[in-house]
Amino acid sequence: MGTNERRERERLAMREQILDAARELFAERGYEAVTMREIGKRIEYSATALYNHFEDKETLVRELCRRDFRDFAGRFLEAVAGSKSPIESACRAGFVYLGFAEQFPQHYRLMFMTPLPEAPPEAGEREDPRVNAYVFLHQLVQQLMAGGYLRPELTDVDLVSQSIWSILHGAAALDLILNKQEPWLDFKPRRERFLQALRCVLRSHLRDPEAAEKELEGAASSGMPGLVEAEVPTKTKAKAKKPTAKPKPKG
Amino acid sequence: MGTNERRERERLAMREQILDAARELFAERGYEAVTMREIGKRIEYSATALYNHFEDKETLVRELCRRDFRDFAGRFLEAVAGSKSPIESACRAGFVYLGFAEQFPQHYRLMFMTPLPEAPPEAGEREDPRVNAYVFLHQLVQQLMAGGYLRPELTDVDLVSQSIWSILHGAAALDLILNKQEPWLDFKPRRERFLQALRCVLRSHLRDPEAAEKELEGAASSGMPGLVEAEVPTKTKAKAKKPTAKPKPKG
DNA sequence: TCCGTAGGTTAACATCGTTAAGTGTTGGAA
DNA sequence: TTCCAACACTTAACGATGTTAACCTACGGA
Repeated sequence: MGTNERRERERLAMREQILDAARELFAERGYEAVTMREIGKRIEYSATALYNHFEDKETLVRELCRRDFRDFAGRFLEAVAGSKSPIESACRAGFVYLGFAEQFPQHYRLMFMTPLPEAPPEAGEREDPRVNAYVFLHQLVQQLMAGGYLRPELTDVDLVSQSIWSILHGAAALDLILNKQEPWLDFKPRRERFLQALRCVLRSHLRDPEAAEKELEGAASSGMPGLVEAEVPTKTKAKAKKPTAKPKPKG
Repeated sequence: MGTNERRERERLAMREQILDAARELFAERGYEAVTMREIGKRIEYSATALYNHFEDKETLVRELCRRDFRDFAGRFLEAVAGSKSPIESACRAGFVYLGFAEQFPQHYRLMFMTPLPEAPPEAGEREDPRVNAYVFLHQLVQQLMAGGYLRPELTDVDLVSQSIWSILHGAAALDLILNKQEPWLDFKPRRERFLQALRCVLRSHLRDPEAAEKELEGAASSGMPGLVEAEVPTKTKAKAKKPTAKPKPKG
């Protein structure tokens, strides 16, 4: 009979519940501040029940990051679908990157600013742009280079990719470093700084930055696409509100 | 008699000892991983003795950051002394920033990547470039703007300062995010990426980037000034090796 | 009918930051 | 000289943390 299958399904569902609860809590207060007991309480289990599904707290957050990296990568492909030039793709991708950091700052912090061991994508997935956002960026840079859009002395695809990434990350991270208004510093509005960061990317890498910047300004004035959704990113959207009934939680 | 003065001196020395021990330990393993008991043990005191000198762990690390921010700011003024143009100053300052991040990565992490509450400089010091590195940067940007070196549409000193800072921070931080060699990613050597980041700063902000880049390449090929010292930054250099004899540690 | 296993529980451990209470030294007043 | 209050430290202890051990219990298969 299908009992084994059902059990496996329940096990998977439990994993999802744990991950979703952890994601919400981490997004609220950050990795260190959230306790295993809290995660358990949120889904009405004891803290130790989590250890049936994850080796320890670090493994749990690693798995969480792995999934959110996938989700992150997926956003880019979605965003550039139907764009008319690599330049337009680049602008859209930039908005997606910074928009993600703006919408989910704690997640961005968890994924890109926490000293955790990186959760590198698994073997088969390493070269799939739907899974690894760096691969997406790498391919985009390749397109730009092949199309002759880049400055002629820029010949190293990885160096350019990493240069672009670091500019975007800098803009995103500065926001999290200086989140609260410091009185001694006239901290410019986020959108203004983000736009400036994108201008820097274009200006410092493109052969003809002026044209691209026009495109950027146009996209920006129409509201910065890529900044749409409002809740914590989650892969398991279906059973959102009511957690699935647990199998006899208390004997 | 001078007993009060002596006591005050001893108290100050104890504070320095604690801060130095904490700095070394934080630099080795990061803020969260270091315990108060370890800091105490390192200077042969009990953990609770630290609470006579600092309210709690967070206050301790805040004071540490406050001092290291001062030290950090001081490096810039030192580096640009005697430079012949604002452009040269900018290049040197860029090397100092990235050099600091390269030499003291854990300190950079502590100062710029840890969610701690910022330790903003004290009232009287906020506008002194010897104390606040942002003020130094701000003044440098002002010089560049006044000298007509910046692109004409760049009129907001703070926006430009923050744009430059975020590019440098991005380069420095990417290094700490991806410290270990990821097999799925051809991570370019640090120097190469740092140089590229500085090129981006120049290209995207200067009216005549070509000339400045020549200056940059020259400075870079002569070994990137600003990357000289080798140990953890510390303000109390005198009594380095032997800790001052403690007043009767055990009765 | 019985048993092993899967998946949960509570109790307990070591360690963390931190507080309370106790101890010994010391400079100055009586 | 004697006493006391302040100081700088100690040990003991508290509550909270991540994690492990021991136990429980439902249930599918022999």
